[in-house]
Amino acid sequence: MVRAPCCEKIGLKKGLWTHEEDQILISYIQKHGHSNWRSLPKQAGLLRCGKSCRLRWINYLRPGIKRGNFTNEEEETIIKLHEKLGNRWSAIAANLPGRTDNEIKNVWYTILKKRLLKPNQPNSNTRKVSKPKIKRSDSNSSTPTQSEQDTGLNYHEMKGTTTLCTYSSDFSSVTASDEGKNMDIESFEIMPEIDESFWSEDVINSEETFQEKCDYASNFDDGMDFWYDVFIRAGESNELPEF
DNA sequence: AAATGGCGCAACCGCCCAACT
DNA sequence: CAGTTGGGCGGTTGCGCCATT
Repeated sequence: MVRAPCCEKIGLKKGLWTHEEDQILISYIQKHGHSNWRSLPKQAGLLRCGKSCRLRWINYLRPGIKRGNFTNEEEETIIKLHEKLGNRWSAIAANLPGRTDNEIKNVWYTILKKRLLKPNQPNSNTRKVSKPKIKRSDSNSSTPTQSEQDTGLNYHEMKGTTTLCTYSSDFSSVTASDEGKNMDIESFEIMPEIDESFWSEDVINSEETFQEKCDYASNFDDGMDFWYDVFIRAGESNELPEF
């Protein structure tokens, strides 16, 4: 059985999203929600694959998305969760409010993995300060950090509309499916409907539970031993690079 | 000042799984 | 119950920016 392609590819636009496309997608989801990603682009008048729309929304346009550099705490959290969860980025993202799996994945592959391979590097901000990139082909920045501000897009206005139910669905789908696979991760429960207040609560709770779960990490100094151990655990100690 | 190589990040691809028919 | 569809996830790629030479 050959699976049909997720969308009709002929004539669909690929590549970076323009500011206009972002606006179309945002306004459509504001009005109609995203009950069906596949039909959404057609109904919204976008020449995009439904998956592409979903990705754009989830990773960049959705309310509550945090942009900018990861804090040291966030990076530590990623490392620790990666120890437990492996490459299950969505599950990791569920413990980092406002961060997306894609972003976390990028950070892991670029910054943290590098750091783990060079454990004697200072912990903080080995990464160069990321300036908000001015977008490539078109002057319309497609990154929310810029475009939102440029357009005066106010996510608080979107909050509370019936269409914006994505927090709970996005995260609960992850956590629900993870249940049973990782019984030791008690904070990964199916979340009820989540509103804006979720984030502050979740930060608090996740920090608390996370501290409990990861006590052992605090036993390490910031030096070689900790990173060595992290790397060993993350790599299941099968393959070791030369230090 | 120009060339170029590396890096970071946005987006695509393909697979898996749950829901639906 | 089997087939189909759509959503979600992880892996990978492509491209622009930036630092270095």
